Amino acid sequence: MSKLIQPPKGTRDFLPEEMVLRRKVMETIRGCFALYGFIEIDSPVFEYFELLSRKCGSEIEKEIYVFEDKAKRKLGLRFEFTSPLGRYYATNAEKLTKPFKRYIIGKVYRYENTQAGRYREFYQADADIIGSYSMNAENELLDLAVFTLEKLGMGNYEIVINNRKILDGIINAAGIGENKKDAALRALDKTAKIGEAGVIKEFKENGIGEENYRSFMRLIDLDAGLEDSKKLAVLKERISVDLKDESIKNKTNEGIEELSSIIEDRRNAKAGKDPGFSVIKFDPLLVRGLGYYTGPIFEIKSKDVAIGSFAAGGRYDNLVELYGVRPEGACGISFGVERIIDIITERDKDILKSLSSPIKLYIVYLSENERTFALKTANFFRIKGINTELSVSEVPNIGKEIKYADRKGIEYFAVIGEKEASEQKLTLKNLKTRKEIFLSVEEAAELIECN
RNA sequence: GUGGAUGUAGCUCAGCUGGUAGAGCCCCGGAUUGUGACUCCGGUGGUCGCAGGUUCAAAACCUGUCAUCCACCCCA
Repeated sequence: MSKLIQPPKGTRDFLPEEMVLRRKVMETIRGCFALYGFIEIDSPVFEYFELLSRKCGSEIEKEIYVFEDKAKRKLGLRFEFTSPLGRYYATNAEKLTKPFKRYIIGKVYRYENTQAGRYREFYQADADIIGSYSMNAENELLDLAVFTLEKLGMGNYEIVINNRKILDGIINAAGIGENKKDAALRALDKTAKIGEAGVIKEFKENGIGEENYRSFMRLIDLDAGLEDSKKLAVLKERISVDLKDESIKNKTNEGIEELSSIIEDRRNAKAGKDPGFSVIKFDPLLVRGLGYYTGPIFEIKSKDVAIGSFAAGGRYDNLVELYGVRPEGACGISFGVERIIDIITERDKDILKSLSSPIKLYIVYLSENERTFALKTANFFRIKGINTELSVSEVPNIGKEIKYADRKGIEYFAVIGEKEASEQKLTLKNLKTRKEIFLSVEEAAELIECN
């Protein structure tokens, strides 16, 4: 394909049949957000670069699309919704009712190399709560996630949780200094990928000793057979022995309490047939973006399709004060719409074909003599709320029109010829069953509506 | 930003040690002027990703570049 007619790297065109699924997924998410009492907002696709880059690491900063406007303002495309949310909240705090529960679905941009499930322009759907320090907020988000994923038919997935406070405590107990913390966490996060030797190597490259790694691992070496709540209890005991600094110890215990409370809540939710409990898992090696998280963090991954996590989030209690307003507890969850769509498509390769067209009826009339009746008929269906396409062919050819309608996935096909017009009726054909009947316009509407 | 693989028709792909491009599917027209399939007949469609270079001659060889995929990095 020539360069000019190819969409820019990492961006894509969507065909009409793909849009049906995309719309369905986004509407499902939107509906679930609303069911949980979140309200929709919108904010600009671009913000001042300085605002976007404020709390993200240098790695992320490289991924921001930057540009200058004609007045030389330095702007950037949003790469996620959290810092724009902080800005939005600070700007409008006086007008918002708190706790502020909002959602936003929109495109975000990241300048990074493309891969399967990784694009430069993609949709994210975020739900956040600002104004609560309680774990009830986390629980609401996780409940929302479980509910939404069921609705979407995501198959098997796993919610992995951890807590930044716990990580900080263990890092400290393992003798890793504050200045080496980020490097250590980044390496530890990769354990599953690069293995023990790999992590130790990375530790050394960053001037952290193997013994630090060993003591970190000793602290989180928990019997895999234990329930998460028991694991946390064991961890708490070890921390109380190994941590000398009282304030860090308290912080860490706080983190442990928080996770225990979340797990407990999920267990209780299970009574209401919530599958979330069985899929939630404490993982002391989960790290996530080092930017602004301050408490519980979580990540949701498919167990059916290897594509990285498709949703993630956590608590970021010190976000809004960055923008000069009174501190508020806050946490949020973000769904990767494209990844969700990729997983759905991967699990059911025929899904695009099985989704029906938003257009329900196709009308063809055979000559100008029938045009008036055809127009009236189309209008009748449209008033009834039935999406109707009226043929615009110059020379009507039923065979061709049927093929056209069928290819577009339209289920009903109405023919208006001399006979139909004179009797003010329709020949209505169901393109799936291939059966056709002669009936009145009202009867046809009823038939289509109850289908 | 780093490393690897790939790039030929709308799609899936063939194309030998260099000799100037093919198949299947799709699409269009007809057999069939009020009915989708099948069949048959006919037809459209390619600056071989792009730009240079080597050569009498390049889809093929060399260099660069762009894109896709994979692995890093990082992440939805």
